[in-house]
Amino acid sequence: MARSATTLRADILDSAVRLFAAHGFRGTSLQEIATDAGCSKASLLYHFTNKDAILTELLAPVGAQVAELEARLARLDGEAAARAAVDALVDLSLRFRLQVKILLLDVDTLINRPELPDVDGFMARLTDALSGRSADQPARVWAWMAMLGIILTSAGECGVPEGTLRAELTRGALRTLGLPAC
Amino acid sequence: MARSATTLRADILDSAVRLFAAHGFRGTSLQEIATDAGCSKASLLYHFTNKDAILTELLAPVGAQVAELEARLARLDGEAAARAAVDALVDLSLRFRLQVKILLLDVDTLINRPELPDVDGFMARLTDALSGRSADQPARVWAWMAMLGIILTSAGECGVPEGTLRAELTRGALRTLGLPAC
DNA sequence: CCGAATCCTGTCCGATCGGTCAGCTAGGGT
DNA sequence: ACCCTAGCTGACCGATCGGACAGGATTCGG
Repeated sequence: MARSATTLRADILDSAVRLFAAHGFRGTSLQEIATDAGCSKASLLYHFTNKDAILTELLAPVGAQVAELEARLARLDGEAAARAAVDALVDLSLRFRLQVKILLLDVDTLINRPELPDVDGFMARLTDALSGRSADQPARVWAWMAMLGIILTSAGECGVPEGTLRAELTRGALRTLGLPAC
Repeated sequence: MARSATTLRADILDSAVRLFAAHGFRGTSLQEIATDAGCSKASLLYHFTNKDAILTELLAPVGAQVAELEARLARLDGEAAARAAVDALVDLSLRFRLQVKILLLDVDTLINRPELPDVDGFMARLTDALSGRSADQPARVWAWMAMLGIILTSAGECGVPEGTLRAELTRGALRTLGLPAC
């Protein structure tokens, strides 16, 4: 056995999310993913039944994560909720990095499972900015604004109720960014 | 002759920008573009030497437009510049709609001309929000925030000097959005 | 009425796409 | 010693990819 079994699966998922981010779903071939992960295309298709299965596995955890975040926020209020929301958002975006892009998928596209609208290159660049790889401070602020806007907009589209999450995140984000509340 | 010649070219470009927006560059086939434009793939390749040529033609006008906007802003100052910047930005985004996405391309990607990072689906949804198709007012505000962030960030990456454009647009945008300056 | 130029298409090409399958290799249990 | 199973791969499949090319159809200047 070449690798510790579970490792290759993880490597494939890692390569896939990075390549999907760079070229989009339809724009990334199984061969590219396999090469990047250091295995053959056939080996990749041994671990995943088909290309869609890779995407499905990448999408799975994020929806639950957002719902959990929303539930936690519902039990807080005011200043504490705002700070908690921002902290949770930071945690969420760092933990899932590019996977957060899933939130941008149209719901019916997800259901009907055809090709995906591609927002991945954009998300990759946002992630770069957010992780501090770009030292440009104004760029980071703008990136944060965009990131928050994306998450809030998409949360609604994914069926997450708009009430608490959006209101608290808006206030909390503005404060974090050093902007006065409005 | 089936069509008035220049019309088919325009139709092809129109189909291409819409399909690139939906599926990305690599994710859109010449056949799909041709079918959408109502002609054969061979006819498409008569009007454009290859797939890259379509993209190149779509990219051409936007860079110049941004430069012109920057030059106009350089001759203004203070309040007038801020308002003019926002107006120009609105004009720019509406006139070029999805084509604005070009600004998001990495410069070296443009030069080396391989596959493109895909931001198009995201831009399409932003455009929807900005054009008022989504009646959700908070969503529109967030969309604007993201849009401004994108344009400002990408202008820098495309070689547009950061000075005037970013500073003025930031102030003007905040005012337009009803947020206090900071 | 006649070339000549323009517009358009059917057909073919090599490469690559997503996916299948038989079979190889390496450990672990008995 | 044995075989069984999990992990992995090369070879192959039909479909589709971007692109080339010869030639049919239409329009226009002479």
